[in-house]
Amino acid sequence: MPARPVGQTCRVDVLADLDARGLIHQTTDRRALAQRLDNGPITVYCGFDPTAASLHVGNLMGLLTLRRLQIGGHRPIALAGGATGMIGDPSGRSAERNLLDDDALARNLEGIVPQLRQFLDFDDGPHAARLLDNRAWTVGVGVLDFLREVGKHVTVQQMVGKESVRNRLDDGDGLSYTEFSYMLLQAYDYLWLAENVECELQVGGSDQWGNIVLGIDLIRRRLGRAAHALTWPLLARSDGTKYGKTAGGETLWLSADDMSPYRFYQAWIGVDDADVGRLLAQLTFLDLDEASEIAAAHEADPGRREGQRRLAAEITRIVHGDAAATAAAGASEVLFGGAVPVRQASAAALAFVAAEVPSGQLRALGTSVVDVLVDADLARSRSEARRALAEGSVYINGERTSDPERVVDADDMLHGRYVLLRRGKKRWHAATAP
RNA sequence: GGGUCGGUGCCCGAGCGGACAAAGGGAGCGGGCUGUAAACCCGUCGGCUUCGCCUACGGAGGUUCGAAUCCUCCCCGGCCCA
Repeated sequence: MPARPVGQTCRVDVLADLDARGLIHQTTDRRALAQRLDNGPITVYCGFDPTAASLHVGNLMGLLTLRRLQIGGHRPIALAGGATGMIGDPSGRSAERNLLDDDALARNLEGIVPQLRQFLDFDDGPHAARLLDNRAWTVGVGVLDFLREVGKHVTVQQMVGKESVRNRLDDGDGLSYTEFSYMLLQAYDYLWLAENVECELQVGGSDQWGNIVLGIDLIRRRLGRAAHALTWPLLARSDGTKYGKTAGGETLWLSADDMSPYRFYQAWIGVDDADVGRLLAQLTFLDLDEASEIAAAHEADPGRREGQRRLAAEITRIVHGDAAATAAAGASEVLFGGAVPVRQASAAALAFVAAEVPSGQLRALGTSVVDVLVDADLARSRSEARRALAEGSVYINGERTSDPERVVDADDMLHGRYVLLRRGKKRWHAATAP
């Protein structure tokens, strides 16, 4: 759900905007690129390999960048890597990937394609986005033709020089010939797109630079044309660790099936103060002025967490839509706002919360807390549940409970229907009456 | 292929016949402080029918009242030689 009305475009200096948002890591000749962008609509692509059944925040950067370019009057192509996904990109990886089998690949593609559609405007018009799958122009190509038409134009020198390959070789992990060839396929994609749909710009994360540039070289040799590259810095925390994961190392999936909007929202609520300003600029469609205003206000009084709230609201809205974002924020308010004790929450508020938070059905009234905690996935074993109780980290309907003999029964069911369990500061579970 | 050193709980790493579910650190999980933060302090960190029992120290056997610790064979990794 694009934050801006679909179809709307405006002529702004996209490049300057991207730069100001901290979204440019490297570009090919900046002046030439700026000039080309200024000259009129350009076709730009970004690739997404179906490595999983859902995209994650790492991919969001690409989608948002394409969208920003589209808003800026250009034509985006979201490229699903039906072919490249069969090979596996060694970039940024220390170990060889496992090949995906056909079924997994098909499933992943099925999951990803609708997500790719969601962020761009595909309606007719001069700036309409396109969704392509590189399998379309790759399956039919024979090895011999490929070697003659692509391989011949790339030297091993060039390939071995790439950082992604270097890293693998130096680490001693090595890499297979298959993964080594990945960059050729990506270069071929760019060539194909340049030749057949006049694509002139490829964007990607900074780890894609080498692959993109190889494509540019190939295009120059085969077509005698110039092509451009633009990369953004990989999403990282202020402490340098990779983003795209929660503090616990959980991947931030874009699909609601893999990560509920509530959890997604919560992940952004937990962002470091130091990262708020940058993320507002990089991951939302807020005007830069507004983003920096929010960031400044946040810095003045970080305790209010206004920055995190706004960031979470915006990103959740972009990914899951208005309704889901509002619901996630609302549920968070009930659980963490502290305005109303859980026990006194209205039936409506509880129903609302229960819909957002992980939930399940109580196996029976009179079940011991220990079992309830395990069933609710708030403890991995009964031992852990007992420990949690002893540590004083378990709350039933907001009241700390430490008695392992305690049972959950009818008296605990708020409005006759729910019991709200909490483990630690922020793990909640709503259990419904059996 | 020969030699040698080693494989310990989520990770690193002590232990080298009983006092060992196994030191110490890290991660994780909690509690306190706080802002659903950072830092810091504290606790916890195999499982269970939890004052006790079961399963665990690469695998399989064996010695012993008793083994992570000793022996045999096997598997895997580092280094050296070929």
